[in-house]
Amino acid sequence: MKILLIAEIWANIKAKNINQTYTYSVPEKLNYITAGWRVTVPFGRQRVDGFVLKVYEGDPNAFEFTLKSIIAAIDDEAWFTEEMMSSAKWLADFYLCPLSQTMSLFMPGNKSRKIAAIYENIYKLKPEYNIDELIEVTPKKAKAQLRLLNLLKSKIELRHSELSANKISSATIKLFKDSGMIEVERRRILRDSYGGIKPDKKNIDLTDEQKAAIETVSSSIKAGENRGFLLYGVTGSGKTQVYIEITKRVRQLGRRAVILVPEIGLTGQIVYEFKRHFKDIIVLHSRLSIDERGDAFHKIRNGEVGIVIGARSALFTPIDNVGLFVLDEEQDYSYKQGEAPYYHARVVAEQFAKFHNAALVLGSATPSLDTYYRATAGDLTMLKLPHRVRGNELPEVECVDMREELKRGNRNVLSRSLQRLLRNTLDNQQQAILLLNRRGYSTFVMCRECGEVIKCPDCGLPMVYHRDGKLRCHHCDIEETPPDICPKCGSRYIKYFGSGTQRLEQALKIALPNAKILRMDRDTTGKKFSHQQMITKFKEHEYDILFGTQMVAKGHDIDNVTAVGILSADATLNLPDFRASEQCFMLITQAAGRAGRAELKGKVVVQAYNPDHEAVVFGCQQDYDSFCKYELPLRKELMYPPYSRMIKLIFTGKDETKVQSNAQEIVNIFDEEFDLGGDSEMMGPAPAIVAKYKDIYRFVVIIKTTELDKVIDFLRKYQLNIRDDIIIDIDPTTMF
DNA sequence: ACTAAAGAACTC
DNA sequence: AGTTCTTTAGTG
Repeated sequence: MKILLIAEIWANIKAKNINQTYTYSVPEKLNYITAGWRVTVPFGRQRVDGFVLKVYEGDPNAFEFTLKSIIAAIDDEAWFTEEMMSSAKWLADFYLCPLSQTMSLFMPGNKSRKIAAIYENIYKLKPEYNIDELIEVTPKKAKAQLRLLNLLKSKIELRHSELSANKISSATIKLFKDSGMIEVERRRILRDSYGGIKPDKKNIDLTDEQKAAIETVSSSIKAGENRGFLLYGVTGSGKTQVYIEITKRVRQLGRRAVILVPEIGLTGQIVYEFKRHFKDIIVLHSRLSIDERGDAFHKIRNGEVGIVIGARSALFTPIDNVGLFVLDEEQDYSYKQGEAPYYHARVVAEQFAKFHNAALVLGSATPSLDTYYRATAGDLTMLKLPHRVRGNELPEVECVDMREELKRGNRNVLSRSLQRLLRNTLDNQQQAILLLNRRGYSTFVMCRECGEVIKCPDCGLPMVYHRDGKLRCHHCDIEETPPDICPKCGSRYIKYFGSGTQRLEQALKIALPNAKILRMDRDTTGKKFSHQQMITKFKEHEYDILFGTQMVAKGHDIDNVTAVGILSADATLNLPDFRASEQCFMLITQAAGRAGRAELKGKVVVQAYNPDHEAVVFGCQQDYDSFCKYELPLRKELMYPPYSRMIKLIFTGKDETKVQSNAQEIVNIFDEEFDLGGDSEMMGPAPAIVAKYKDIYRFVVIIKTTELDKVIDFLRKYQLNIRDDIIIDIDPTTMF
């Protein structure tokens, strides 16, 4: 019997049906590898990269198959720490996806590739030489040598990149090196694209409310508790200062912090603020190259980093001993990953906080109903900052009934109120932001006269307009032809809502011919940094009006913006989604938060077709608590989150009837198994909103449950997690 | 009876 | 994922 090193390896392949490790022998030249190393292995007829999960001593001949040997190691050290691997394991179990997929979250780029490190030579005078003596004995005409010696006198280490600035050639260096006077060290350089900002601010004036919040969280961390907090603070109440102060306390305790922001490009401000207070901070964002990201990982792994700040991917680094996780703007949907694994950063952060025994701080002016409910239920500790730091008032909000506008003969997309507001704003040399709610825009049919939306005769949910000209209900699979006249009032002004950006641009040009207007949406911000450039230009008042979709509503502070307009603020209400009201409310309150940030008082015009809807009314009043009081009972009655967890299954395939019957089959089995209690419910199958895409049909099944673990077990029991024709989305953000 | 195409199985 | 083995559909 021959005892050799044997490794259990997970092949880094996306396929769902590989859910096991494969056993390889470790060649003598790789006897140093341990769990966590990335390696290349032969796999079938191909070469793939894989992750070493375990190394142990054993007899390679004791297997019923002949072991293949690991080909090579990818990095110079283990890529994954124990913590990264156990976290990835949890993620794969919870989100029902292959381990390779969740381990890849912890890598820059999801193919294993050695990070291209940059090195630089560092020159040092050997200790046995005396610098002053050397200068004495060096001839006066050896100018370059003297320059070099003087440099070495003032600084002990000389970096290669400093040579040219001091007019020292490599020949001079070589001379010193060859004579044995200096020693050369090759040192890795770690890139840091945010390195320009230096810490400059030490103290912040804090309000009593801020102090209380800081005290509560930091004493919890000090006590070694794993507690969650909701920092519920109105716009401008100084949440960032609270994060910074708590982070300082965490660092004083020798622990680290992970700060998450929704989209780094849109929230540069908070990064900047943190940079001004901390030195050992690393910023991770999507614009970093893979190698830059690799350098960041290297720094974190070496313990050089105390604070990681970034978008949701910043959760997946080698950081250890974390005492604090912060999610700023926790309600933001960009925390949800739009592709597999469909994780939600809030859910993951909460779990990671458990692993680290750390505090979790969720910050928002308008928390998600989920978080708010949990805070009122005592699951999270509520910390309130109800006052603005600078004491300025919230903006005045006017709601315009667009049905009335039409009755009075105004068919323009801009109401007269909004036109008036824009004109006044421009006259006062101030600026405006216009938000066009395109989401769900062209998917429903509405009467412009009375606001009636065509609904399903069976279930009453709004019918969805498809490209083939038919209306379909996504819950009952009923199909209809859109009517020519409104079924309620008989009006002919029945409209398919089309893309409105260009129409808005046109209307603006006519209404305000002298205004300089800037359009911003996904189409115009494709280029690198173009979004930031647009904001900068607008900030410098090169434009009067900034208009576009969703993204203009996200937190940039521009003091000169005093007017905000929201066009068809309630379009989302017509989506067949339980979160429709919440989205409408959030849109209004957040957009309103953009107006009047400094001394100037802001004004907001909200255009709506359902101005009496609670989401619109409370949104205009910026009354979050009343909105929750209205919305939560509705959720409870229908067993929607936060009173349940939701799972979305998307069945896909080329054969429409087969896809549907596959889905139906699962629904039937589910109904049988969960027959006993009313704690879990399955809805569907219904055609997805994009029911057919590239010849692939898609059907959606929605599960609501109060026993998430049981449902996850069910999905695993029937092996839905390893089927290639099913997408599993836990805690989805939309229902279609 | 043959061939191309779609589907299933397999990778240490 | 990518390769190979197996089954099925299509053809005159």
